Amino acid sequence: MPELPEVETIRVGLERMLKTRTISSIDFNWEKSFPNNTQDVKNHAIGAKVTHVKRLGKVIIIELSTGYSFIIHLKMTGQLIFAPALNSIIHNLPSTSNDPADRFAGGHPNDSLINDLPDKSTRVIIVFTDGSKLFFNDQRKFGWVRLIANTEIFSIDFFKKLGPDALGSDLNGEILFKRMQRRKNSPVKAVILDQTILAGVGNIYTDESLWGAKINPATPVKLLSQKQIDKLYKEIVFVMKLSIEKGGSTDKNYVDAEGKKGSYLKFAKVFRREGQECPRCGSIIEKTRVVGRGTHFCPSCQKPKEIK
DNA sequence: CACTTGACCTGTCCGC
DNA sequence: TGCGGACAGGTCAAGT
Repeated sequence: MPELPEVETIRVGLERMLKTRTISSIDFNWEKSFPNNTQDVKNHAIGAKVTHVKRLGKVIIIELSTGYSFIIHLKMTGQLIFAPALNSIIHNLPSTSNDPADRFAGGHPNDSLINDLPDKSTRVIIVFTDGSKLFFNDQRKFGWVRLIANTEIFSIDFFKKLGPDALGSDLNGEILFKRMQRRKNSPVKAVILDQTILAGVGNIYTDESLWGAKINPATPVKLLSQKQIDKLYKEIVFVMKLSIEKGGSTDKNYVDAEGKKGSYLKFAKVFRREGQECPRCGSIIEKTRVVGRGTHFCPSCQKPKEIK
């Protein structure tokens, strides 16, 4: 569920909350959620300061002063929630410092959520020296956190094969068209979801951008022109930026680093709107399955293209 | 290599 | 009310 806009929203929050904090300990209770051993943690994370928080596609990268980084993939249900030190909540005092956590003085916007942490879906807890904590929650255990040397990040298969970021300045319609030709027989939806072609777009924004470009999700790539891909690329950028503005999409699980939900789905044109009218032409939006995914489209303005 | 399917998981919802 | 099954969808491994 977290796609590029959700991950970017989390990244911005973490950058503000974590920068310059120092790690004092790490707890985890599910091996696959954090495969590193205690020696790695002791040598490369404990005592380290957070220097930057970056993003590549759907992955969060928390860089440390030791030259190592936490690489975090939220997959379907992962959450990264920052909980300020207890005393910044209890002391109901006006803020005098520059610590962003102090804006929670007098009550965090989502106290109830934060106060309930850790809960049964908490997999990893990163504790900072001031008592604040970062919780990695993941109901379905698909996501993971790994501690890895910056010099080795691109030796991981996932990053080696990752395509250009959907919002990266190194991408344009022409490059996207060329990359997509590698899978010319596949439905366009499958190819947009393929992170090795283009990084960051998931199910929600694929449906939304295909609607914007008036392309049927099942259309084989080989039937699409450069002009259509130019339009599709523009739509991808448009829906991603709009969603970042709205704080992302909250279906069930997603919250940002401060526990807040996103509102993009209120603005969605087709996603989860089967049975409703298409905002462009008034036809009834349908839901089908394409490459095993729930797929929403307007049968009238996204007509299937005939193979001639 | 291109492409498809099943596995990884848990919570929720639907029909009986 | 309980119970089985389908579904949610990001990625990898294994299949054709």
